[in-house]
Order: sequence, then C-alpha cells, then structure tokens
Amino acid sequence: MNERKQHVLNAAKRLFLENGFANTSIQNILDEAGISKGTFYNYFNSKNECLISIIEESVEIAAVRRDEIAADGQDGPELLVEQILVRLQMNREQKLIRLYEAILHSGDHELRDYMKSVHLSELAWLEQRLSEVYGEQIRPYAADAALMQFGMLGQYLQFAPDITSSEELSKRIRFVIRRTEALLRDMTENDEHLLEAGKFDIRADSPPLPSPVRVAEEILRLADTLPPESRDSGLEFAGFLSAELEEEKPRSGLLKTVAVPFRKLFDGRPNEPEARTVMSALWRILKSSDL
Amino acid sequence: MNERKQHVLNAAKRLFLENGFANTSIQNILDEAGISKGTFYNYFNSKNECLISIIEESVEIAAVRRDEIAADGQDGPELLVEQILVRLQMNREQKLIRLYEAILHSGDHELRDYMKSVHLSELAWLEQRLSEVYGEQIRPYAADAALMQFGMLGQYLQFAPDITSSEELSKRIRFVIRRTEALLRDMTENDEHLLEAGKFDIRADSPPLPSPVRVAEEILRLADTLPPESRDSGLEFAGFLSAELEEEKPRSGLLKTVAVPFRKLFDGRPNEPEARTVMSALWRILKSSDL
DNA sequence: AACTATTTTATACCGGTAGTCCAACCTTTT
DNA sequence: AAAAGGTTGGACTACCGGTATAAAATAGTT
Repeated sequence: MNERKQHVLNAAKRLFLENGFANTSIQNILDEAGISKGTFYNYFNSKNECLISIIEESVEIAAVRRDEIAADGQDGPELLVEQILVRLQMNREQKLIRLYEAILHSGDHELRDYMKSVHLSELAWLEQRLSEVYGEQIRPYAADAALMQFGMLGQYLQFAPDITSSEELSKRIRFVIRRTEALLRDMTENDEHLLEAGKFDIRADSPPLPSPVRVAEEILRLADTLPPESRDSGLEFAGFLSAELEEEKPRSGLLKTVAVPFRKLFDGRPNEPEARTVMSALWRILKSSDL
Repeated sequence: MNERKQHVLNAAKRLFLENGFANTSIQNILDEAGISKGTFYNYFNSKNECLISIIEESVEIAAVRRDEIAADGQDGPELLVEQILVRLQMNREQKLIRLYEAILHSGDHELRDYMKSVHLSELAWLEQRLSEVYGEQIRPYAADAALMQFGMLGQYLQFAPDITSSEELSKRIRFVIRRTEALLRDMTENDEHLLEAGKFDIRADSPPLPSPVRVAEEILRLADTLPPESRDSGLEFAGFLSAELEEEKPRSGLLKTVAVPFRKLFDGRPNEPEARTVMSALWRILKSSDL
C-alpha cells in the first residue's frame, strides 16, 4: 500500500462522504488529491474499485477495534453493545452506510457481490457473538436473531440519521439488543426458526490464514519504522509478540493484551494502515487458535 | 393521465424491472415505447420523475388492494398478513424494491425526500394497523413495533431474493408477525419504547381530502366509459355509489361492499388506472369518516 | 554521474449518458 | 380553411467513466 495511494484514498473518501458516491466524479477526486488521471488508474482499475478499497479499509478498522475492546474485560451484552457501536461509529454520521447502499444498488454485479459478502460476514459475526453471549442453547435461533437485529437496528438508524452523540447510538443499540433477547426467548419457547445455524458462513472465498512466522516478521519490520520516542517500547513489544508467535502454543491471553498497545503506537503515523493490516492478521490467527 | 403516457410508463416499468434503473437509458425507454425523446420530456421532466410516477402508481395499487381485501372479512392478524403480502407481491420478485432503493441512494435530494415520505407513510399505516389488530393498549409501542417489523421483514426478503411463490412469502410474513407480537408483549411488560405514538404521521403534505360530490361525479363518468357487456351493471353500481355518497351519513359498509366489484369492472380496460385513482379517493373518504 | 526503469503528468480521445432545443408535422378547434 | 397547440425526430450540449500516449519527473543501479 503506497503512501500516495493512501492519500488518494483519503481524498476520495472525504469527497464520497461529503457529496455521495454518485455525485463525485473522478475529476473531483483528481483535483482533491492533486494527482492526474493516469495515476488514479494506476492505483485503481475503476471508480468502483476505489470505493471498494475505502470500504475494505473501514471494515478492517472495525474488525480490529472490535477484537481489541474484546481483549480486555468480560464478555456479555455490554461488550456486544460496544462492538456494535464500533461499526456504527465507523459509518461516521451514517454517511458511510450510504456508500454501502449506493454500491448495493448500483446495478454493477461485481460490486453487489462484494457488498453482499460484507453484509453476510457481518451477519455471521453477529450470529457467532449472540451464541457466545447468550449460550449454546440459543444457537439454533442465533441466525434468525442476528438477521432480525440487523434489520431492526438498520431501521432505527436510517430513521434518525441526525445522531451525533454515541450516547444516543448506545441507547438505541441497547434497546434493540433487549428486543433481540425477547426474540430469542420467544423463538426458544416456541422452537421456531427459519434459518439454519451457520447460514451466513461463506468461508469459501475468505483468504487463507496468514502464517504466524510471516506475521512475526512483519511486526518486527513495523517496529523498526517507529520514531525515536516510541521506538524502544515498540521494539520491546514487537520482540515479545514475534517470539511468542513462533512458540508451539502461544499464550493467547498475553498476546492479546500486548497487541493492543503495540498497534496503538502507530496511530497517526503514516504507516498506521499497514500496521492495522498486520495486526488484523494477528487477530485472525489468535481467534482461529482459540476455538 | 394520458393513455399514451400510461403506455410509456408501462414500457419504462418493464425495462426498469428487467434491467434495473441505472442500467436503463432513456434511449432504451424511447425504443421500447416507440416514442421520441421530445415526447418523453413532454410527459416527464426527467428520468427520475418517470421513476417516481411508476412508484406512485404501484403505491396506489397496493393501497386500493389493501382496502378492498379489508372490506370483506374480519380484522385480525391473518388480514394483516394478507395486506402486507400485497406490498411484497407488488414488488414483483423483489425487483421493484430495488427501484425504491436505487432512488433512495441516488444522491438526488428531491427523489430521496419523496421516497422517505413513501417509507414513512408505510410505517404510519403499519403502526395504525398494529393498534387496530392488537388493541388500543399497545398503541404506545406500536410505532416501535412497526419500525422493527419493517426492518426484520426487509432483511428476510433481501436475504432470500429468490422467492416466487407467495406461499414462501406468507410463511416469512407470518414468522415476522409472530416475532412482532413477542416484541409487543416484551415492550408492554417492561413499558419500554423509543418512539412516541404517531411519530410517522406526515399529514402536512398529504393532499386534501377529495369532496364526496366530486368523487360521485367521477364515478358516474367512469361508468359511462364501460363497454356494452358490463355497462348495465356498471351503471347500477355507479348510481348507487354516487347516490349514497351524497347522503348525509353514507352507509359505509354498503359502500365498501359495492365499491370492490365496481372497480373490478375496469380491470384490463384502458382506463383502469383512472378508475383506480378515483376509487382510491373514495376509500380515503370512507376511512376518514370511519374514525 | 550516467544510464535505465518505472511512475507521474497532461491531454486528447472514445463511446455513452441525461437533458435541451427547435423546426417540421399532425390533429383538433374555430 | 385557418389557427392553435400538442407531437415528433433528431441535432446538439455538457459531462461522465475510462483509454491511450508521449513527455517529464523520479528512483534505482552501476
């Protein structure tokens, strides 16, 4: 990921959020980013692909944040609220969600398929989390509950798009989660469900798990790029993380605890996106070995 | 409403449903309808306006059908299922709903506002119906229940867009309605709600109620256009309807019963849309006097 | 420092889009 | 028959996403 490319992405994102996807021409992006058309098409094969990159980035940010806040603290409905809040805050002022939808209904098949997979993976995540939070006995109803919760929340957001405070957001999320609990009780009592468990899983096209050794290398390389003031602690963290990663049975609790502050060292630095990508790989490894 | 204009609308609708809104150019519509560009822009100020007309028509069709099936039979959850089914079948094979969404996210403010009002009026209708079906005591929670039901159902439809049989549709609707009942019980028990009653009402910009006298005239005029084979019964119906309409206190039960077969005389006839519009006005009068 | 390879720039160009404009045409009213 | 007004076809504009390309700038290698 070129730094210049990141600059273009940021410019495009700014414009998309401000004026909408359809109302932003490539020329606008070129002007905003101060680049020429040729460069743009060096980075992206199309305007759509540029949009996909933006969404991919925000999905990654949300995933890492969710894993990080799960790393400290007990699991339960309150954590679920926080994790859902992450996605909503990601769509700053509900505008990113418009991009999602713009893509969904843009007649472009490739884009639609991509967004569908994003949607599905969000539902799969939610189904899994509901099972974790409310116990294995509700698993047969988790898929339906996830789908309905997603729909309810979507309505509460679309209906009041003027939410700035995360207080207001939390309030709605909590309300919807309590309703979801009622739905789970109701479905359990009557043993009614429409979807089978695991309905949303689409592991087929998910990328292969990165190798721990490879990730360990990347972490060390990243630490090398830190500025003097954070370099020392960064190297400490990185040394521990990479050593632990190459162990036979990594102590995942420790890894999770250390991973969070290490990643945060890169906040605001030019390679923040790269650091996030590497740590995202780390979290995937950790979660797969937890099972 | 010109007959030629209706012809253009039908052509556009066909193309939109088949290829999507974005993938249908005005030239396509011109070719399909066999008209010229000048004519098209005589009827509509833009492609968007053409789409709005199509949606307006389908909204009207759905409203009349809902009122008509309510006219015979007892009220209750089963009727509600049928009425909801009307809207879903209207969006034939889930494709019209894409038009809705295409409009919602098209960056065009005017279109968005229009669709928002359609959305709101659907929610207002649902809130009202829930109160009717489940009793006045749930009215404080009806707005929330309507919003959540709408969201849940939307997910179940979007998620399985390959539904052709209305059996399958009914099954999902019934499932969602049972969940809505659980939500209503839950909210009632805990006395929790986020929205106040009547939240979705937007009477401000709804057109003024048509005068009964005027509608009576239109009904007589319509009957005159019927072909010989249905002319006699049409005139009988029309005579009764218009006479009753001009009474001090119209017998609304009778009116409803007679209105249905009268409107159906125009099915398949060129002025079917016009007849529907007139009868739509009649239903609005009847419902307002029922209160 | 010189040479090479790659990236970036600027611009012309393509086919397609929504929408404008207008002179010619047709139909209805007078 | 004449006037009026809606209808027609098509030329036209401005813009879009995307392609092509030659010149300029930059980076990497020796």
